[in-house]
Amino acid sequence: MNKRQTAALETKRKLISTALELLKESGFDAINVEDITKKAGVAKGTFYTYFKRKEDIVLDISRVPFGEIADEVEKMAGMEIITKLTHYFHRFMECVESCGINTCRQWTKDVLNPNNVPDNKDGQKWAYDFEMLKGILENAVKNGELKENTPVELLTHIIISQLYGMMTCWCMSDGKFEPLDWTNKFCQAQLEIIFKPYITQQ
Amino acid sequence: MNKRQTAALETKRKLISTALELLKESGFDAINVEDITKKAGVAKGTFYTYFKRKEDIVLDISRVPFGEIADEVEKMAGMEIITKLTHYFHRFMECVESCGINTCRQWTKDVLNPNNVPDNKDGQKWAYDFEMLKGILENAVKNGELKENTPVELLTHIIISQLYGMMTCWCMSDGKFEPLDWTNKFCQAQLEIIFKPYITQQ
Amino acid sequence: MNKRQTAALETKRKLISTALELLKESGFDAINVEDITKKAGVAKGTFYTYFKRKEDIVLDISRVPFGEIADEVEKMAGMEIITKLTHYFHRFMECVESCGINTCRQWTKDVLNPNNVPDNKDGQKWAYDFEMLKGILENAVKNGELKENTPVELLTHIIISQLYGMMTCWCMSDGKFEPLDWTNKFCQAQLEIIFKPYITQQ
Amino acid sequence: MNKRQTAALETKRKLISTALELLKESGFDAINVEDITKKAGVAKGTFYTYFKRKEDIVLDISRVPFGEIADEVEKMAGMEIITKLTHYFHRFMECVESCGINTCRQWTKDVLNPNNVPDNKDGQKWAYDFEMLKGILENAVKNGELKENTPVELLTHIIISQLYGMMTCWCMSDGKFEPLDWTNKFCQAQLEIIFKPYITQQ
DNA sequence: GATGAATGAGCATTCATTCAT
DNA sequence: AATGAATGAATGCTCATTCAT
Repeated sequence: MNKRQTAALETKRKLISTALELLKESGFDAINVEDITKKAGVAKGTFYTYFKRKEDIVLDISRVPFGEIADEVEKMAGMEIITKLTHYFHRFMECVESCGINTCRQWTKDVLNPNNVPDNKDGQKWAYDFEMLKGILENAVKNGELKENTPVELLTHIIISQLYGMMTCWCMSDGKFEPLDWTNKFCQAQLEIIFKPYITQQ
Repeated sequence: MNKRQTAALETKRKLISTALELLKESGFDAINVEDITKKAGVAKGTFYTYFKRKEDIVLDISRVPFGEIADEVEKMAGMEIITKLTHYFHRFMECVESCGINTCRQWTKDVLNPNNVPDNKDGQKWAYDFEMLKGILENAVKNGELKENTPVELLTHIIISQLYGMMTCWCMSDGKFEPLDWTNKFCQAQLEIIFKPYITQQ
Repeated sequence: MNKRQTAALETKRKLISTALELLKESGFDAINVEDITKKAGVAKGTFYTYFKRKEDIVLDISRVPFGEIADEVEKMAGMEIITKLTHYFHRFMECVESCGINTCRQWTKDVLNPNNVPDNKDGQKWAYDFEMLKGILENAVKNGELKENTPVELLTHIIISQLYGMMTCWCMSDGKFEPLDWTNKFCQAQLEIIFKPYITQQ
Repeated sequence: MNKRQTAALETKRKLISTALELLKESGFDAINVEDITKKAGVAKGTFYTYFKRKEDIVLDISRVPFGEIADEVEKMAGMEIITKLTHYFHRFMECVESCGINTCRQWTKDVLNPNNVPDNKDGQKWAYDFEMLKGILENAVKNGELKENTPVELLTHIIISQLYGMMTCWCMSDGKFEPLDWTNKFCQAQLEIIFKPYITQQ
């Protein structure tokens, strides 16, 4: 990577982090491209060197924190399933909170709305989160920690819904409902109850 | 109520039902006030006789179907708590689906975003749904169906999150995740597990 | 005048005084007909029973206070010309101030702008004020107080300009220039100088 | 200044001169931004590259002609005070007339109305004109042409009022009162009378 | 790669005025 | 005389996007 490429990458990073900062303060619709570029210290046109459309930056915003989770999941290999999930949920919600309520609102909306984003791949974020969680459960079955007859698909759907529901309650209660807090409560109170029927006695 | 008042009410109703129709077809941002009024057969300005801002019509759209649930809950007095909740969730999600995926997306967004809606009362829809469900559980405690030590608040939060999560998965998977279907599966598979510890042996 | 006529007159008066109140607070463009009628406690349509166009109310607003001056001028018959003018100017500017800076701004603008007011009679207010002052000076010539060769027309123009200029300075300085105060100073310092060449030695 | 910057400046100039042309024909409210841009041969949005709000162009319109006066005043250094003032008033009113009656109306109104123009600096035009005239008189005192005890502040206020009054009579008489003409008459007939008490016998 | 002037479609909202009741 | 629902023209302003430099 030569100097120019490094500078370009740095410009892109600067744009993404600036956009995230602004998104935390106000809604996506309330931000315009000029706000982002001005704060990032580049010209308006530069934005379009890196992003085809204004919305394209939103997925990139969440890619960084959520990318870290994937790495961590690998390292959790030896943990018990409940601990693993508790950790995953906790980290997931930390990322959600770090992205801010407005970014969260945006996920549900336009970014994933195929009417607005022509080349959207069927709700990328949803599919990504779903597969990640499903993988964790499937591994547990393979490892013999969960019974063969565990309804992986069903549990994945229910748990993903739960997580997304926490996010949505946060958005709809306008911040009153604190998702990380309630996620932890959910893990403590419910996770064992839900998984008990499927955990093998080792 | 005289003739003029009746006509006015009818105009408002027409606007709401027309807006719902259009909202089912496309996103809220893709609809403009003129679309609504033209289809409703009134002048553009008439919209503003009934709604202060464009967004104001969204909450009114859902008020009718959700209003019906409240009535039904009363009639479910004699049912067992699991049956009652199953019925409530089923009806809730029917209403959600009947409002369409775009209306659902809008709930998470501007309507409840206080930056956009100055006189928004702390996420009306969330508070309304929360209280409705909490009331059902509290009644069950009073009736002796659920134990005194049932963590009503916790369960209400968890279940509301679950419902909202179904909605959100629907939006984020762009319709692939069918919320009514998965709600029913959730009720069948999980409700008993979740409530078992708190149901009294009568 | 029967009861109905009295009530109608009262309604009109109420509208005028309410409009004046509102005009003192904000500019004419910032007020709408509904503001006036709502505050006056009548329906929007009622406004149009008394005024053909929104602007029509502005001239009526000033008609009452300025009407009083005309009456007073008659009573000043015996005074010396300088005293008379000083009194007239003082009263004139009192009326101007009582109408408020925004009403004053409006006089210069739309009300007298024939593009906006089709049946405007060539600047009614200007003509009215001009004739009033000219009459005072002509009388003084008739009475022998001012010489026959007094350039009545010229002096009238100059003095009217002075008065209107005080108004305009008020508007353009956004209230910093106090017209009544400066009018008084003008009378004390300049009136005698201006009229000295034309006053007869009696 | 490179080519692009030159082109940009030219665009701004074109907008200002076009706006002035249109303002001479009709009132400010009767003109819309599209009228200006269409006639200037640029896109609607380009207007907003140079002016934040529609009204902002009005002050710029008068900046050019009045700017010239400032330069001329310097060159009048050697003249007698009466000649100097006569010249100044003449040029002032020429500028006023060249800006047109509608621009003149607008000065009294929105441009200087702080309700409409948030960053208005206390009636810029008034302050600017006032300081210019005061400077002329102060210089005359310094030069010994006017006595030390000349009430500079008072005379400045009175004369500025007179000039503004001429403008206002023009507006309120809807063009019947010709300001340049009457300004000249005022200078011939009154200026000597007003200043006589303060001019030193050299 | 970076710039920033130019574009122009797009739209919510206002509000004076009308008129059937 | 009073009402107030309905009207619909009118427009300032935004802003994503382009492209010549």
